[in-house]
Amino acid sequence: MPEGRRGAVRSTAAHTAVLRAAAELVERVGFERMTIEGIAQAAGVGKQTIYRWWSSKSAIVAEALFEGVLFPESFLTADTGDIAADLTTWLESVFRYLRDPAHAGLLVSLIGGAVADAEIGLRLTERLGAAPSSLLLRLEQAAADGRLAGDPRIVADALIGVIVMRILTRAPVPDADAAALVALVLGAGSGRPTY
Amino acid sequence: MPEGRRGAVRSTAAHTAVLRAAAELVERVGFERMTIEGIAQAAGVGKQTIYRWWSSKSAIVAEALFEGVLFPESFLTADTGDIAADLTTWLESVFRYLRDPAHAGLLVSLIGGAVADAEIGLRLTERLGAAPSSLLLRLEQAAADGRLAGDPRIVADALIGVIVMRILTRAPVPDADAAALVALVLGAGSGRPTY
Amino acid sequence: MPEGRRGAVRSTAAHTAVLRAAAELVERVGFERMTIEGIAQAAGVGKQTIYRWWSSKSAIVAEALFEGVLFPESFLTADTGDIAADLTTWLESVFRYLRDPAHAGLLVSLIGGAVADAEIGLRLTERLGAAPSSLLLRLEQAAADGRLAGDPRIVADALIGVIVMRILTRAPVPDADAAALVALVLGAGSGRPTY
Amino acid sequence: MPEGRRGAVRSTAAHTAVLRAAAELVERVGFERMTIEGIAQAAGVGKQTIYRWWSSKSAIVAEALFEGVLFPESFLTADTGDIAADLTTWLESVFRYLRDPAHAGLLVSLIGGAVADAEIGLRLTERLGAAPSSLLLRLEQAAADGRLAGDPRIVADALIGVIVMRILTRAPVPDADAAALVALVLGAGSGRPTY
DNA sequence: TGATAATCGAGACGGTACGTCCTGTCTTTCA
DNA sequence: TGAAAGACAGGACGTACCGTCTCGATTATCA
Repeated sequence: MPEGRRGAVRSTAAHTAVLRAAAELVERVGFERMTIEGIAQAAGVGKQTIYRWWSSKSAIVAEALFEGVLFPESFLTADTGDIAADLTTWLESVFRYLRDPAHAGLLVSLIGGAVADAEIGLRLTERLGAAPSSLLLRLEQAAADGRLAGDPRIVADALIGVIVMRILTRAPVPDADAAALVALVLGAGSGRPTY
Repeated sequence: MPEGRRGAVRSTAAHTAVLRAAAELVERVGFERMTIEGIAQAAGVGKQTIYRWWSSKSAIVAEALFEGVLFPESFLTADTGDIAADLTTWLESVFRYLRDPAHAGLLVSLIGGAVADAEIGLRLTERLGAAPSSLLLRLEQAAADGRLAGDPRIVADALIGVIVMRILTRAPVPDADAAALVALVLGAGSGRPTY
Repeated sequence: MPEGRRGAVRSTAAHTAVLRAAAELVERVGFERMTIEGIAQAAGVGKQTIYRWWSSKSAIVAEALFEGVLFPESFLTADTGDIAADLTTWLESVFRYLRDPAHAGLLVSLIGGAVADAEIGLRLTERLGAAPSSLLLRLEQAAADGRLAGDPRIVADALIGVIVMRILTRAPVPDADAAALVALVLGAGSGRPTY
Repeated sequence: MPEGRRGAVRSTAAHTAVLRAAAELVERVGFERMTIEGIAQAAGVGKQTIYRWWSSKSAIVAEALFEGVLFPESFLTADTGDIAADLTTWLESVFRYLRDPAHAGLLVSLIGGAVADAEIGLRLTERLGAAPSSLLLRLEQAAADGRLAGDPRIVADALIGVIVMRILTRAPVPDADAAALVALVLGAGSGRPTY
């Protein structure tokens, strides 16, 4: 028998309604313009119910990200054995996604969330590199196999970092940059053209 | 005689007082917690004076960054001819700066500003890569000389991107990562061991 | 030249709109159910404008009473020289007013206001005894002329006190009680039969 | 053992705990600042238990008054046969009680309760005139004996009314006013000085 | 040299959202 | 199975800022 707790239990309906409403609002109006009051109203929930379970709107967004309610895209591709090809395919699909201004706006917004709450940054990184951290896992596997010259963690930061920089500065993300970036971080040994 | 303009002229005292107060407040309370009203009060200036000359608090911060009133650090090092050594020295000094939690907090805050206003992102990038865009210039010079295998713009994004990722996720910035990152983006062709 | 004051001046439009809205709301929903937010909305005014000038909703009601915006009835009658007759006429008109349940409700409500703020009690007493305290003045005049046996202040309290008791206990106020009460407080010496 | 009933039985302990907690809270924070939640917590009782038995906080206070849990003072004096002396003694003891600001505050608060619920007014009147309505009984007895010139109900209202007025307006209650008021309402026939 | 026009500090204005508190109802667990 | 504990939707509280506006005073130009 678990801990002797009395009283009503957390309402899952309210819980998911809040996450869903938050996700919908981040996409529609952005992280900074979204309000707790707006979430409560959209979710049909009392404000106190939100404050009871989350400490801030960033905490809600972090959980929505983690639960895949918000930003449920998966950019991960199959493992073909060719790490360079796989990373390029992945980057290209991320770039393609970002070319939609609405998507770019959502990600700018989520970086704003990451400023307020580091966990949002982690969750966002996971989402970009595909859920549970597979980008890093694949890179570590490649490093273990000798197919990767650099530290997997730094390579991952460089890849995601370029994406984030392009998001933050609203810079274009041409497909050509995907292959070029992969070539850069995989090093000459991986057979990249010098172009 | 040009445009016939009558009346009092813009007060430079008020102008610089606002920039100074904004800089002080970003450092003390952070971008998001800083308010226009707070800036006005700290600067001893009417709110209307601020709204007359700036459109938002991000515009004030962008100008403060541009004018060097806020975040006046310079990380640029002399050009020794060894691009790898120079980049490593630069990265190490940025990393050293970030190890102070107050500095890291300031930069997190400024990324928050970049979310609100892309220009803050540009100004911040310039500050990190040293004023007027010298990081990019140096990389372009190196590319022109054949000392750089990748696209200078992508290399710059990767370098700054890693810094931004570490700031956003509040991850540690060990000195060793500086050399490793430089080796990564310069590639084996630059004559550095990949450690 | 008066005190050197800078900045915009208090808006009389907002001021009177608040008093009017408060008066309307006390009558419609009662003192306790009336909210500051409701007043602000009905007056088309920001909440802060209310809090800037009044410390509580009772302060607003007290001022509305004082200014005659709320409860502007005047029960005072002409001075015929016959204090007993005048007081009886006055009491009868107050009783007649109270027989309307809406009026009785308003007065119960205002007594609730008096509980929160003694000034409301004073203003209310003035209103009941007719503006500027004429009940007391008439009684003092009568006492000076030897037409009143008791302390005018106590006589006034007894008269108003009976009214307040009937309001508080929602007891009926038959016209006959008016003459009886006047006879009681004026005493046999005033030439009226004690019925 | 009576009827074979299982489970917990209606708790009288909870009942009295609620009344006691309510009494304690009215005295400590006042009627309007006291909350149902606060009573429940102070009584160690669930909120639902309160709502099951009482319809509002005024109902609780009314019952606490009726049961003598709250405001258990007794101002009644012995019947010496001299109605004027007895009433004066009684009024003086009420006035003495009111001179303690804490007591005056409690009574202001209870008048606030009477505004919310007329029954509180009745119970309060009874308490002031001593438990079960003895003030009125004594006056009726005096009237029957020809010792009272006025309608006993009006006399009672005038006596209590003056007390209530002094409470509501926070006016002083000098001992001298006791005799004067009694003289006023008993009329010249009772041998009062004309002063 | 006065009228005109723009600036300045100050601060009131209508609003929106904050985070807290309480209401009255409903739900779960314990004794 | 009654009562505690406590979650729920709702709504008002008093505060903090927003961006606009108005005020009286202070410059600067133009006629």
